[in-house]
Amino acid sequence: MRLATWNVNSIRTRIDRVVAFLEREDIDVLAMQEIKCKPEQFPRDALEAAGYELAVHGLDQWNGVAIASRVGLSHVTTSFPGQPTWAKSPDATPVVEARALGASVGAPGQQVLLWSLYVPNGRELDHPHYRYKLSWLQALHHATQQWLSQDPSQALALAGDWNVAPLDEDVWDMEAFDGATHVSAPEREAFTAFARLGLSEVTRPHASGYTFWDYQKLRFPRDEGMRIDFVQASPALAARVTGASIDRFERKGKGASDHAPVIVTLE
DNA sequence: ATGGCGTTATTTTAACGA
Repeated sequence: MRLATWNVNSIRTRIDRVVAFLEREDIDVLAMQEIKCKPEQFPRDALEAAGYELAVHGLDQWNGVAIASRVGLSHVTTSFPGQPTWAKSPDATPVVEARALGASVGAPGQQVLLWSLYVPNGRELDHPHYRYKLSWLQALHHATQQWLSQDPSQALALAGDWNVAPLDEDVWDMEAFDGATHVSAPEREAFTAFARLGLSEVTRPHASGYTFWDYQKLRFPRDEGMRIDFVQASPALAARVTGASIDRFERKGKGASDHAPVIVTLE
């Protein structure tokens, strides 16, 4: 099974590139983030014509996550238990944003419980959004602990845009990130905490390089990027991983997302 | 020193992104 995760930065703008990517790379399951639309606005036809079933979760033009699968799609879950809320302003009603979508994918006997995750950005270290980001990761950690305690042998994948660069080598220049989000110790701790639940990040052993390059300042031509898109897998799933890659090609040319797809091959 | 790009919406500016 070939599984990928990709922050597409608007599915309506990116649909042609997404379909071409799925066919070119022979992808069975794709977890998407930042679809930036509601389910009724999602361009389903092109993906369904290519043979994929869809699960879509979007509330408005912000965030939004989806899963496309041509190897089965069931047990779709919107948001994880205990997922924190966010209020756009102090007097706004807090909402559970469209940042998490779970589903069971894969043929019977080799099913994977896949989560497509879009971790909050954090904005600035002293911004409420940063505290939201840390609570969000902590709540995901707690939910994961619960899932694994129910069935330690399950094949679980937490795939998506984690908005954390876990290692210094995951950004092009640590000095440029002095005092910035994505590299702070609490964020890195929140990311690595999943290892203590037995999960492992399954792309780094097979693939190197960045997964995001800002549109501005010639960041991509200069290869000044960040590695923030990851797949954390339970022991049962990690044991099935035979390879992984970052599709840097997909960041090239006109109409690219600012993120590249990350691909994992499973037995 | 600043902003530089791209996307969205009850668009003609603002919010968001990392």
